[in-house]
Amino acid sequence: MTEPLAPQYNPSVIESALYAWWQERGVFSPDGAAARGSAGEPYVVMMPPPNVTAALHMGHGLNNTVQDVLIRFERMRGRRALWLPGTDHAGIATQNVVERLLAKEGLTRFDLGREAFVERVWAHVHDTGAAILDQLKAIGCSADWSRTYFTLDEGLSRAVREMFVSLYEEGLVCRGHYIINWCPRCLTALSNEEAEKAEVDGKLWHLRYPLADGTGYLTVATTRPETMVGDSGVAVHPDDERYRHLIGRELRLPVVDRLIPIVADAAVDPAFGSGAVKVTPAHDPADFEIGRRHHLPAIDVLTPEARISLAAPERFQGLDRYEARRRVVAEFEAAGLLERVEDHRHAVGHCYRCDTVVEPRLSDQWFVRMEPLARPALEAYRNGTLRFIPERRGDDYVQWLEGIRDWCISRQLWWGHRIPVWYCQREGCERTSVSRTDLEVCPACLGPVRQDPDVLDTWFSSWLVPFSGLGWPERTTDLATYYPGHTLVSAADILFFWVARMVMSGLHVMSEVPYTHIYLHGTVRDTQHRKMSKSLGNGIDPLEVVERYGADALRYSLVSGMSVGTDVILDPDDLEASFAPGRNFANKLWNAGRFILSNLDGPVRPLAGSGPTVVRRDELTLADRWIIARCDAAVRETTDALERFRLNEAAAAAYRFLWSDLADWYIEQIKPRLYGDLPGGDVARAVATQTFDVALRLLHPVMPFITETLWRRFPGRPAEASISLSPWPRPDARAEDPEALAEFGLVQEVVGAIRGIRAEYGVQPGQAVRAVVGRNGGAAHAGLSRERATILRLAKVSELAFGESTERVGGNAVLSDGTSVFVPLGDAIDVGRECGRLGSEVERLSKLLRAQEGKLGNPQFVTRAPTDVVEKERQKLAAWKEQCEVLVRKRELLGCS
RNA sequence: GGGCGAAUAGCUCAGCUGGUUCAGAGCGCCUGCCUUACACGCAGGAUGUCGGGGGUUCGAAUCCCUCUUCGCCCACCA
Repeated sequence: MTEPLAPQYNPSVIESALYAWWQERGVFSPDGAAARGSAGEPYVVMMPPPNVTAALHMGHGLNNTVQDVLIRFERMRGRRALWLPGTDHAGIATQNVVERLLAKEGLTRFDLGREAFVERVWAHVHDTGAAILDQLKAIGCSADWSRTYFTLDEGLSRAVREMFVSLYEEGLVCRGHYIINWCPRCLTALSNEEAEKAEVDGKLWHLRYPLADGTGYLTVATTRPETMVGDSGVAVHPDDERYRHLIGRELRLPVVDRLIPIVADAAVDPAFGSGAVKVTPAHDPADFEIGRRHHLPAIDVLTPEARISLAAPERFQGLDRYEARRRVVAEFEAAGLLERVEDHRHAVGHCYRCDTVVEPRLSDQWFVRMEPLARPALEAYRNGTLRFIPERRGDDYVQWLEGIRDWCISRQLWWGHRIPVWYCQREGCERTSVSRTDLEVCPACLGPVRQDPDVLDTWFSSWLVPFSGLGWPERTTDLATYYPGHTLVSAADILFFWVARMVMSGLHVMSEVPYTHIYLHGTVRDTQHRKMSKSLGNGIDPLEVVERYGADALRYSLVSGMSVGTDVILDPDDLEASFAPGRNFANKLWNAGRFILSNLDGPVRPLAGSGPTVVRRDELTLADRWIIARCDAAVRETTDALERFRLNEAAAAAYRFLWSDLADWYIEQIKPRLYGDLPGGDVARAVATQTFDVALRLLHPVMPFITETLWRRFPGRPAEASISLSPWPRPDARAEDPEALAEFGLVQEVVGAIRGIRAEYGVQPGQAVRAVVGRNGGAAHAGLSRERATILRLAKVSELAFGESTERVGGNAVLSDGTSVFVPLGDAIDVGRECGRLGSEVERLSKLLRAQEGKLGNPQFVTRAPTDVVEKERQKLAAWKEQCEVLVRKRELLGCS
């Protein structure tokens, strides 16, 4: 712990060992906090459980960095912070992964059979070993890994079954025969949310259906001509004058040569297409409803793979849906029944896991009746219990809940929670039993039973995690302590899949919302604003960034580039551009710490408290008071920003304090004191050490590794002490010091002005200059003489005088409060150039003056604007006037023409 | 089709309740510096009709309207 620090921060040698140390120390566990006697209120964040087979991508990086910042912040504030991690069995996704592996061996899951396949998936999941959790550790996530759950483990499986059965008993889970979204590739039903609508360029075919009596035809318009082999009617609007006379008559369906009726239904929009709709009850939700109202048969003409079924004419059977589409159109055309074809852009559902176009399909599935669950969830938002950050996201939530439809939860997969329903096989009984325990026989007749072959939607297990992850349905201590939670951090893409549903289940089961704040962050995109994805190859591997720049640089870059609700843009082709700022900042922090540490020569005097060594207020220089006041401001700004979920502002406030205030000014200012050239070294060491300590703590949530490493190096730290458990800095009213801020601010301005003049006239860096500061300033002037040494040193000034300069030739500047600064340059200066410079400056000021005089000459402004604003503007005018006069005088002195 | 958001320096973005953080930061660019914490650094500098137009106001990057351009969410007009 005492070996010298390298001049460059090297994250790789520090991070993994430090992480292991945190874990050993149990700093991530809220139980540890309780054991240490920290009886703070719990603060709970539910981690969106990554898929077991997933690899970490930038989306995870962003999402988990945000959560870690919040949890570390609250942990330091003394809350019993629990970040509950887990993994999701991810039904379709994981099954797809293993099926692809099997395909490489030339096998399908059907070759293995259900039991062997499920074993194979378990083996795969075991092999991948939830590697993503280790990857989250690599970026510093401080989740309580001792509580990690898996949505398919025993406890959560019991929770899933309890939920299913009790909802069934309440009549909220039921089996139904409806049109659902079917993925012909995954061979399963999907929920509405899992069928992602995407606009596609399609066609609208206008097909003629001849009247049965041969007296003409009726034209229908369709985007899916192949489904016509399943038509069982044609519908028109009851008030449509064009077709009224046809209602009740029959059409001869071409291709299949079947008679179908023309019915009247108000659902038809007379303005669209031809105003007549072919009705295919088995393959369209609207048609299904129309068919039901008019008792039209539902003819299923598609197989699970979306090929034409045996219900269609033989020549179509077995054809792929798109091939069938071409053949149907061709037959209409050949028969002269194809009226026309229009281009038609419309929204089509796509499987969210494999992007295959989904097929609406009639089948028996299990559903959750959502409306009764949605009502309390809406109420929780409307009465302010549940809040969104950013606020406008609440609109999406409301819109979805208001239009909520029943949730299809059965999946024709093998990987997942088996549906706890058994069907009696005995003829005459055939009872359906929904049970918390596995059944061997029918409870009614003791006959043989068969369990429903389907599994549940993955989201049916993950919507329970705020309580199932804490032990529900058992009444555990964890459940009592950590439910309800507080903040849920998510990207918007799983708002409906997961976030909103957890609110519903939480209110229903636990009678309380699972969290009060929903923070929705943006998406990680590339410079063309495309979402980063494996298929586009525009992703950035967070682990590569960790390797090259360190976890802290990754985290800082993500957080600083992220404003509430907006996307984070990163350049996959130039990691340097995206992550170097974070790396540079870490290095700056490292070196500031290295500098302060290397200048400590013993115990550091305390700044507060009691005792003989406490630094007295009268020992503080202006610079000391200034950095203490700036430090206090940084505490306020950072804390306030974190409380408002403005992580980027928090990072910026701490960054500014560390780099612009502490490193650029304060550390530079105290060097002569530290080196013994000026007295007060012990005070400087005390102030530097203690303000730097605050900076470390303010930065710790964002940059945990480097701050911990440096923090532990400071003298007086017990071996087991961790910054993670040190208290979050508190604002201190005694540190506020507007006088010091103003006075040192003027010192900074003087230094800046002299440096500017030096640079402008090309004064050699090693060459000292003299400077004369006018006495025309205000109250802040007192600081200039008190920090004379600072000005001499930082502006490389050999002699600083106050008053009017008697010399003519040199560089001039005017400070914000009207103070003039003159740097005599003798022969070194080009008088003509200075004349020109002063001339253009006078011109600029004159323009400002004219505008300002106009403003103040406007009676409307003077009478209507608040008096303090008018007064400010008057002062501004006075200051500019004075500056202008100074410059004009200079011009005269120089003899400018 | 309905709803929402964004447009500010070459790039990525701050700018919150109209008025000294008001035109900013980081990166990039230019000039000069290996000043004993840091060249992943220091000092200085250039770059903007705050998307166009209109309005409200004493005063607009900020509020309103409108247009343009890009996003996002929702949607059973087949």
